[in-house]
Amino acid sequence: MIGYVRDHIAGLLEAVGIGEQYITLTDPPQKKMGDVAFPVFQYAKELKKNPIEVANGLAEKFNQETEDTLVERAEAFGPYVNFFLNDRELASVVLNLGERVRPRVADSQGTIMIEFICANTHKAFHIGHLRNAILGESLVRLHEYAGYRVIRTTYGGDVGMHIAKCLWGIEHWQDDGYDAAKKNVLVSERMKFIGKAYAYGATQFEKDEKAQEEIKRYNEMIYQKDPGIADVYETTRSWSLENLERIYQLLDIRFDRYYFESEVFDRAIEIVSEGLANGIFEKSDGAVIFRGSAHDLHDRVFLNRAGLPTYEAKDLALAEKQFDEFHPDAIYHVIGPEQSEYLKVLFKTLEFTLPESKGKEFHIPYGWVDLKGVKMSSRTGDVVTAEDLIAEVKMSIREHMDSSEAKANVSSEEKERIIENVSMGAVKYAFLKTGRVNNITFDVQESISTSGDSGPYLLYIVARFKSILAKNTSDIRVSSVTVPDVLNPFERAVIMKLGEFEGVVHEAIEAKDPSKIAHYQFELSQVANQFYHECPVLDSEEMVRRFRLTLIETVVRTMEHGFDLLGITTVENM
RNA sequence: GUCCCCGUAGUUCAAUGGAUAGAAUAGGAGCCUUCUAAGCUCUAGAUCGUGGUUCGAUUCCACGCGGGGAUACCA
Repeated sequence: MIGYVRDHIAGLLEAVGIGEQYITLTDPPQKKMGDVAFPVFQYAKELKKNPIEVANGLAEKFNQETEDTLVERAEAFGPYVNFFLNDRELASVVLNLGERVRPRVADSQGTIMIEFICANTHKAFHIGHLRNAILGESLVRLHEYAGYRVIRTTYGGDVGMHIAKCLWGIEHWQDDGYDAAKKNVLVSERMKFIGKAYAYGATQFEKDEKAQEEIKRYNEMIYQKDPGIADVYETTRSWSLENLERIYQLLDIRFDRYYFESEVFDRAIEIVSEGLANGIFEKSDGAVIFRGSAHDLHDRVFLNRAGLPTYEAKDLALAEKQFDEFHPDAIYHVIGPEQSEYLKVLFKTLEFTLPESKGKEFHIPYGWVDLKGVKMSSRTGDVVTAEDLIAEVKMSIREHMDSSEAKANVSSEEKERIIENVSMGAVKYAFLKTGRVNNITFDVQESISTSGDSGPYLLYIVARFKSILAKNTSDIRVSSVTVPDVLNPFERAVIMKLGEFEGVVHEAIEAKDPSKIAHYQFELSQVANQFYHECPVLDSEEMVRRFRLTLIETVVRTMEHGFDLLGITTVENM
């Protein structure tokens, strides 16, 4: 429902004597039952009267006492009082509102840090990471729109056991694998080798005690920056970073600050050692732990028996650095649900080691990404990488493009740009349309679908409207447009939907869930598409043409804005 | 065992405590001398179970059942 209209009607209801606390407004189930509904149950209960009688009386009273240009009349439907809006006023309000739909640049809400894609080096970037990346970017944009100053950060695990497993794997898996990878110019091929080597190391770690001992030794060497492995470590690390950077570019993601575990582990040891002296931590079984169980949580190890920091300890030092460098009012960690319990312990620990962090650290979990029919596991190297998926989607979009008729005036560079934008739109929409906390069972076939509830469908609707605007020669400045007294059902449906935009964005920010926007984009597309089929624009009589052009211009602008919040770019042709 | 998420049409997803629980997809039938057929129109099907709170529960609470995750020296 349109925010302005809701506030307006609430005001009118108060004017006829309804207490604010009884007013909640909803949408009627059918168009013919009005535009806004007021359920009177609460109010009737207070009066100790039958809700149906109350609704009847109230509707009558409202009509007698209220003079309003926007609300034409009220009518009782059972225990509801429904309001009918004047077409002309409604259209004026919404189209005017369309003018105001723009990213805000205000900087008044404070500073937040959004930390996402905490991808480890030496590991494949799979579709789970892809969801994180796309979600994180959208959350950044939503909060920027809401008026926050947003610091974009990522934290890479470039030291620790997973690297040790990989380096050990490189050494033992294939005699000439590493040399072959070095000779290969393709980063993606190099990363495939890294993935295989990691998988081998991880499997041997579990199967073979001797390998396990050696890998632990490798881990110590990494922390000690041992010259014996320095070269292979640095080389493979830079491959990983190069690969990540390529993916960020593909996704149109940037960061203000890249944090690495390697820059915090020294300080991590200090923090825990100091905390041990202060009684925050305690020794247990040779390790240094935080007694989470004393706070209804669970115990965690911060320094292992070898005196090396676990990721728990490193996170303490990271937080210290983040607050020190940016003084954020809040830090949102966009991390998978499996870390949810861990993060509770971490945040509790931070209250002791870094009191200023109290109440400012938040976990933004998101659902798991499973492959339909397949079990994904980076331990066995059995993953669908982001790159594989994007390549597959691109191929499918390209096929469509080649067989499409509407590419007459499109140059080959333009065509490549379209394929790029539509493909990324398809992938991003596929991940964002599901509610944030819900798991996604990902179907590659479905993700390359271009019909129905998909990115390409939405972009297609926009492209068709843009095409009309491009062909237009009429003057559609605000001063030249007249709103008709009566809207047809298709025009009306589009206008009602357009009016919901602001409220939806608000909900999305509140819930930190871009899927609300994605759903809205789809709904707006559907009603706009019906309008497209039923209402000729360019062939209409002058007044109607100008009005409808204004309407579709607002649709395009609103869609583009919604897409921008999702990190998706529209196209002119497809 | 304990703790945390999640259970809605065949499938993938919606639904600030409100009226007849919506879409998409899969199947069937139509629609291109008409602003792009990546489109449109018509056609069936669902709230895991049992209680509780409420005028009203998919939504909130309790207990089951089912799926996933976490639970000490990996991240």
